[in-house]
Amino acid sequence: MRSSTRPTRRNKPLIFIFGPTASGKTALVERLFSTGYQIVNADSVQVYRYLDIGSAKPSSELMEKIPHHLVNILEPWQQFTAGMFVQLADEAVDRIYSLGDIPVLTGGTAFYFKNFLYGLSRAPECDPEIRAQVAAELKEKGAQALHRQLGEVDPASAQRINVHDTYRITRALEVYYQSGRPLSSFALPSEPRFGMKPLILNLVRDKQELHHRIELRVEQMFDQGLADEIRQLKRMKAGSSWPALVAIGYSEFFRAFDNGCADISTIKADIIRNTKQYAKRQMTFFRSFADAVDVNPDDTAAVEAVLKDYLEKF
RNA sequence: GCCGCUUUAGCUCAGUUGGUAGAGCAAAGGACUGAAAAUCCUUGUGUCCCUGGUUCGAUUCCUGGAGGCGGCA
Repeated sequence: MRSSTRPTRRNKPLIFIFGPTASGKTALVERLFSTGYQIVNADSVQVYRYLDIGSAKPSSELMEKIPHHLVNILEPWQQFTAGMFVQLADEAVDRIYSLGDIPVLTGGTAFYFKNFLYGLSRAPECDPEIRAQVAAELKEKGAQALHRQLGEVDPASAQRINVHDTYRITRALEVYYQSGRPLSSFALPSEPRFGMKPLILNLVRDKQELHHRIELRVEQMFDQGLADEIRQLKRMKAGSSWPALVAIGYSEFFRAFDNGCADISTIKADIIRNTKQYAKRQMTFFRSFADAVDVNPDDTAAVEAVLKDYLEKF
């Protein structure tokens, strides 16, 4: 069992910093941490090289000041996954402990935090060949038929997954084809791994204010040369099929290219709208983290107090 | 100035052979078993431009007016 080969983390400090896009995670990290801390990126887009401006990657100055892990580790045509995140984050956290430092997981991908804390189910990971096969089947027979098919081999999952949710139907069928077992038979862990008891900080902002910050940030991205970044990606023969480019701030451009019409003000408005919708989804997801401490990201002193209180236990 | 088309949910538009209306997008809320910045679910009371008329009843038909678009001048 993997958990037995990993040392306990019961008595080690661990910090999670979560907040929706543009809530001010990076700025808070900059104010709060220096020597003795190392950052582990928990953002599904910042792992990619070349996606700097659109993903609001931390500046190279900040990354020189505090070591950052899991940033710029993948090419934009490669697929990153929650499984890779858990594995690489585990390695990074172990390394950080071995150096006597404190790991700080920061990012906006709530799904990664969840999988890191509780662990993945033991269902097999994605096999691209089988996924392609299911995708072909989906195209041929339609979502209804595949959902019915899933109902025969895995009634529990079919009940849980909506008929139109082809993303999850595909995954569930793929697990069945690969393992011969229904996805629902792989139990979902409900306790944190390795005795982890992280301090979970949830950056909360008033919605109006967050929306305003999102608008400002998107304007800033354009000012900083988002269009140039896109141009550079195009020079690399990037297209909408590259996994990294489903990201907000990129997909809008490549979709426009696919449609043959790229009106910059429409693209900008789309990016702002999509970012707001994403922020909402992030907050909804994160509400399921029971032990999170809501903090005001502008109130550094208050956050420091919470941090100090937590660290005193070690 | 004349002729034609048009005015319905925040936006783009359906529709009602006359019985007060519905899609997409937006918005709000929610879910989330190895693609998660992804994917999916739920939620629709709006002077149906105004005015008068016909009618048991008008957003729907008719008169007049206003706005928009196009054509001819």
